Amino acid sequence: MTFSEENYLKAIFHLEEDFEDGVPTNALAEMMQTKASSATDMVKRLAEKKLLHYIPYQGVRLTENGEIHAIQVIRKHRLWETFLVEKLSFSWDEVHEIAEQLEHIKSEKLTDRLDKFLNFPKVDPHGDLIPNKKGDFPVINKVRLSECQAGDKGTLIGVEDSKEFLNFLDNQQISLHDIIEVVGKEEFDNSFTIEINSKIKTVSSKTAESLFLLLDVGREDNVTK
Amino acid sequence: MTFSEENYLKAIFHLEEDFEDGVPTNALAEMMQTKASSATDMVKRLAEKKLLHYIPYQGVRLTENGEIHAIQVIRKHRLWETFLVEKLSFSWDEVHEIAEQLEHIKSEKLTDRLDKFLNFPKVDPHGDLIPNKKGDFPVINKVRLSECQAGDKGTLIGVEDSKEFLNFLDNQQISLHDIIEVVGKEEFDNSFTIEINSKIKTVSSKTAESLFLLLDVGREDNVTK
DNA sequence: GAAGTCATTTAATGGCAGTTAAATCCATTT
DNA sequence: AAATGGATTTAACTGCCATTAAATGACTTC
Repeated sequence: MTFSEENYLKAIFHLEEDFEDGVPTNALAEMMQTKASSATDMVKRLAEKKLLHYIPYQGVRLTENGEIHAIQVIRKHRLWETFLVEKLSFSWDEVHEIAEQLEHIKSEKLTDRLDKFLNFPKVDPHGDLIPNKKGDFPVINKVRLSECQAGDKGTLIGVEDSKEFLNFLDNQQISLHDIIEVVGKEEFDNSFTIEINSKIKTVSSKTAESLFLLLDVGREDNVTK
Repeated sequence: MTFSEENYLKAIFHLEEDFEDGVPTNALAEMMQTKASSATDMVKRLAEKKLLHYIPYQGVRLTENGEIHAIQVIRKHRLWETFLVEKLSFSWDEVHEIAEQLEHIKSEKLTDRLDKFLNFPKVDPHGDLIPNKKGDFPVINKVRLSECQAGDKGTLIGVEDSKEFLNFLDNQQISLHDIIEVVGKEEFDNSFTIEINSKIKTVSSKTAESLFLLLDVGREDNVTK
């Protein structure tokens, strides 16, 4: 499996969320930053390898096998991102590009060892779910701060990505894994008052929408497809 | 720079030790596990990119620039090997193949961060020297145990690679970074008596030739090309 | 110095992944 | 039912990296 093939599988996997009855060539080409003709070509190759179903003019759909491959690439991507942030002190906005390369390293043992080294994380630094070895995505209580009620308490597990926002968080001394308790919500402007690191802070509605919390209550350790 | 180009540069760098006045196409092809014609082709491409000097029928020689690239690939390879052994508990014989992939990841920042994370190691798990960011190889007192005298004391920094030998070391409870003091040498069969982990052991001449020590005495912290 | 041998290069070809340009399909409009 | 327009596919070509087969160069040997 080439890098390019893996990248197409990953793209199709993500696009299937939006295109439930077949991912169109054009959408695929756009996501891959290439031309529709290139996408058609690749899709034919992947179809021959039984990694996806392809009916001309009707888009593509991953096969069971294709999905397994796609999920494993996503797993590796998210584990490496976690590694880069947690162990090598990268900031959240720097890791994507590097993880795009690392996700193609072929060694199941490496992936598993990395997973263990990181203590089997369930979410990456962007708050995206990390599938386990079997390909199951964890079920966790992940919500945007903006959706919380007064009294809710949780851990900051992810943020919306943008250099400006990350900079802002840095200035505000808000970091990944900080424990946040919702003190109150201001109905007037949807701003939130939170307690974080034993300090009381107020964050705007826009900020609240960009922070992902893992809620403490009702936590389940189940996983599902 | 493609993976393949980087691999050729690395191979040429290593071969220049043996072929000081030009690396022959055939030697290069053999190291790359490919055909001479493929090597010629690649060599032409690399010559066009000014990474090496190529005179038909007279072999190749890296340019300054080519050498810099080759050394950086070697640096990454050895840092990743160190990471795999020290952090992910891989054994010495498993890491080469994975490092062959990781060495091509493009991010200077990643390499530097990894270096720091590993505490700027000077040797990899095989005892090979790790060049620094500038491309200088460290100067250290690295010797085979077989070349030591009674009274010498040092740290086990590398071993000759083979599954059998690594297995043997495991059984003998000899590990990387163990401190070894030479108690005596038996002239009869060139076996060595050593103190390791507060225990006295005798190792055969063959074993002594396969263990690399970093001697404690006369250590220099200089680096050189 | 001609012949032979080995190393090396050139030429032709194939797979992968992209491009542009032309052709084709599908759905809608008239 | 024909025409139009957008999405999609096909065709022809390029670069990278390998292959095999043929040609050529360099050196030894007689």
